[in-house]
Amino acid sequence: MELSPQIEDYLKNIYQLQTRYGRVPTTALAERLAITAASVTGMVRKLAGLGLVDHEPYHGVRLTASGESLALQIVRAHRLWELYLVQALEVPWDQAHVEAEQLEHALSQGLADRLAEVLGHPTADPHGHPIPSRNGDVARRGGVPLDHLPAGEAGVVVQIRDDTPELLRYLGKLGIYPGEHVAVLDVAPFEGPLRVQIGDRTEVLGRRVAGHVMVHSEATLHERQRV
Amino acid sequence: MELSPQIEDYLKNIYQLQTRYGRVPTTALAERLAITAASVTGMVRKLAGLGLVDHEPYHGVRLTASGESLALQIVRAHRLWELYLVQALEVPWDQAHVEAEQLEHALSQGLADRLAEVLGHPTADPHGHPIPSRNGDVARRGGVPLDHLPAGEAGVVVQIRDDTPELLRYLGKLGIYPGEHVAVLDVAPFEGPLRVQIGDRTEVLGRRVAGHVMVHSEATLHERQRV
DNA sequence: GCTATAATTTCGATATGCCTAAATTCTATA
DNA sequence: TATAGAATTTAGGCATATCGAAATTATAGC
Ligand SMILES: [Mn+2]
Ligand SMILES: [Mn+2]
Ligand SMILES: [Mn+2]
Ligand SMILES: [Mn+2]
Repeated sequence: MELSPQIEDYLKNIYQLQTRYGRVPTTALAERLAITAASVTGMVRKLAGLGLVDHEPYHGVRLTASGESLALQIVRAHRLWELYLVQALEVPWDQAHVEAEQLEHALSQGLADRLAEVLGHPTADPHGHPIPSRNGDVARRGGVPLDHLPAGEAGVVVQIRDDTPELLRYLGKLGIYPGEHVAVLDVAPFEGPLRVQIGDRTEVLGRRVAGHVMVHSEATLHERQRV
Repeated sequence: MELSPQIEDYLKNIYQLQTRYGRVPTTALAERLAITAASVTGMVRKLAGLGLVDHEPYHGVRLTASGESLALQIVRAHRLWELYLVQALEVPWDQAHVEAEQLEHALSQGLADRLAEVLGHPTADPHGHPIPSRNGDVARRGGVPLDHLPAGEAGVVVQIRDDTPELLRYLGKLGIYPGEHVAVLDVAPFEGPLRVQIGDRTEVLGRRVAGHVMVHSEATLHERQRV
């Protein structure tokens, strides 16, 4: 099935919204794609006709099995490109996303497999997001926002939202990457900034910034017990 | 100026036809793009409106200065991708063209420069076609079809048409690449096949095949004097 | 020069994707 | 449970890029 770049973007974004929120409302999709809700309704009806989504009028969409499997191929293409750009072409990690946004629509199956091969069949992109396998398996990488960690708790960065280049550049300067250890030393009162230990340095992070950094808390089990 | 992939393809193909034949007739373009002449007329009028081509109704088009400079960027993107795919990703040289046909529309200026850089600012793609520089300089590489060489004459392969994968695969097996030395041992009568020396081997090439291989004859000067 | 044929353009349609404005449906709160 | 406001869809349009069929223009051979 040969899909237009537009349809590919719809599928990819429905996928990303539904894994977080279940059924995807028209307006959520519209906002994400920066088009009007009316346009989304039209396209979504078409996608339903193609059997790629299940559209319950007035109650949002969700991908069908075949829609999801196509969506995963786009996500795979996007993240393979991001990693390839960063690793092989030394593109700064904050620029990878925009470039991949175009390249994802120009990657054949064969070339995707080739990229995966030279990258050693990676499972995560430069921002820590999981790369689906060729047959559509995705690792759930989870994590909680860094600003949800109480003072005194430590963790490992697992993923970082990649849609704000300036923020990524800033985090890069601070040495905050997926895989790095961080510890929250203390949190200023009234939703204030966090003092964070990164390697041997101490940095102060604003709430906004910390919210973009997802970590695996080393105390996750204790947390769960308390709840 | 942000151009649609379609417009990019028009510009690229006008460029390639006009360097060989001057003003490009509507039908020539139509055949090359595999669309109808009526469609070409419409698009060409639009391109003229954008100041990218000069359209003399009933007498074909040619690129304006700005149209040509844009066309050269697409050609550059295409050929950089081809070379990169073959050299860095070890894609077979007969598959590079189709992949590049898509990727050429998804290459930012910055990434093009990066590709050029890691490739060492190359001047030719895997098939021997010149890669325009960032500011649009192109080397003329010329050459004559191998089947135009008289028996006894030798030459160096300069370029090979890249639009027929099977033919490229065949030539690859014979060891015929840009840069290789070939010598025409003899030519069978009545437009017959050529016996050709390649390295230490002798091969028999049909006319069709030989016509796709452009060579720099080592006797070009003598040829010119005779004419 | 005239005319048949080929090349090219014009005309009327179609498909895709998008928009604005108006109508409909849903839902939360009173 | 009625209803105001929000979410969503419907209706009518527009731009792009394509097509087939008909009309026009160019040109080569007489
Ligand atoms: Mn991304
Ligand atoms: Mn990413
Ligand atoms: Mn090519
Ligand atoms: Mn080539």
